[in-house]
Amino acid sequence: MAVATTVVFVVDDDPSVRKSLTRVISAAGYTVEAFASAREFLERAPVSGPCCLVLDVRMPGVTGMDLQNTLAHALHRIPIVFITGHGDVSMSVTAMKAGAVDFLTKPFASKDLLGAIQRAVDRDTRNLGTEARTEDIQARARTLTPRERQVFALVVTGMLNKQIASELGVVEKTVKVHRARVMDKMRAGSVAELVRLADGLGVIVTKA
Amino acid sequence: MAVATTVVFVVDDDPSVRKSLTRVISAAGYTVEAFASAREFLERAPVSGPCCLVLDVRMPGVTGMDLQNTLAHALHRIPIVFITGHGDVSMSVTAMKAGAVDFLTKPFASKDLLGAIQRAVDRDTRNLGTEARTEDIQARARTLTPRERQVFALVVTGMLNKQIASELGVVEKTVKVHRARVMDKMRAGSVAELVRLADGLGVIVTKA
DNA sequence: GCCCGAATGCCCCCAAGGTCCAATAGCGCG
DNA sequence: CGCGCTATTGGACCTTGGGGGCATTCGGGC
Repeated sequence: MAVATTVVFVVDDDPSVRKSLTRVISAAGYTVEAFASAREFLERAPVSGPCCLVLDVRMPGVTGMDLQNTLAHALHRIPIVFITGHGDVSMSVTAMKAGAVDFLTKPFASKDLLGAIQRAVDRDTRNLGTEARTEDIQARARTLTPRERQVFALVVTGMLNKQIASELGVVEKTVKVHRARVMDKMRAGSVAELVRLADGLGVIVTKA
Repeated sequence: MAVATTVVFVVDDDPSVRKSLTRVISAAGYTVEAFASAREFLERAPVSGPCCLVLDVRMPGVTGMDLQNTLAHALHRIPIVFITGHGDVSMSVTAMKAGAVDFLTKPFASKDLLGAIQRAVDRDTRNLGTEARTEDIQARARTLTPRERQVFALVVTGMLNKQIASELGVVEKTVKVHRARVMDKMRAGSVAELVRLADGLGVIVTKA
């Protein structure tokens, strides 16, 4: 199931737990990187591929919940699977509301953990996909000149060239020139595609 | 804060709890309807406006979790705020994964409950909005003839009339006719709007 | 002074949309 | 069975809109 480049991070202060988690998760085909504290995890260089985080709630110093907050604040949206020995309800609810994928209390079955990890990885894969697409679109948009950007915005509104022209106080021909550049730079073959790019969808329908 | 037409449903088998919840929630400006069982709640006619459900987890017969499943299965996506006396972690996690807005354990502060209700109602309001828009678009789409639907699908792809024509095995003129009818029936003033309708967005940009 | 973004004019082509008209096929109703 | 309605198709013709090419001008910035 798991892809070779998929990394599962494990953060737990108990060495024996780290060891057993590493064994189970590795056996499922994931690459595992284990850390004894949130600090060690944060000092690690970021990964490129899909990944997820298996995190112990209760740890000395920075707790798992603290780490979740830190990551959320830093806009790192790595999916988190919490594990804990003595979880209480309000803690689990807070974690889930903050976007955790799952919250397991020990003892838990390996298959529950692996199921949660699979869901977390799937989520991250999807996120990476949409992120990459959005980033690509934004990159193209950045190559637009200010004027082209204005024309772009008005074109995806459905306005006619002449309307855009009067809106910008220029002649229709000028709009056409900018418009052509926009279509070129955004690599859109039609207004339909341009609209989808503008809406950040990137749903490029493959046509026969 | 709360709008007059906003209804908060309460389902709890304990009469005294129903009474006290009703009092607190009413005081916050919501209309409250309380039920002693899931069955009674389900027998009630559906509401039109924004609403949410405050639900006791543990009840004789159909439990709160059962009701959540039933509603999810029936595609009723009314936001749920769970309350419980003796909640356990796995129960709360299951409820949250299934989309619950919050999961409160007694005793809880009124402001926590009201905060959760507010978030639930906000969510429902948003859902209703997008639902109404989607429903509106679908209603228009239903008035399209089979052929018009085909042309519609190809137009939002960005294809030219002649390409659509050869795709459908007809002449360009025919496509133009269908296309004009599609624009008319879907009430789209431009291809850009049509694409947005097709993508189910309904983000009709108001232009100056 | 050179390069670039912006603006513009002219010419031409093709695409989109509308008008008027007409034909064919299927379906329900009296 | 014929009538009417709708869906689908098609032709001729005309107007408007989108887009490419080519040339020119102007103002900044390096």
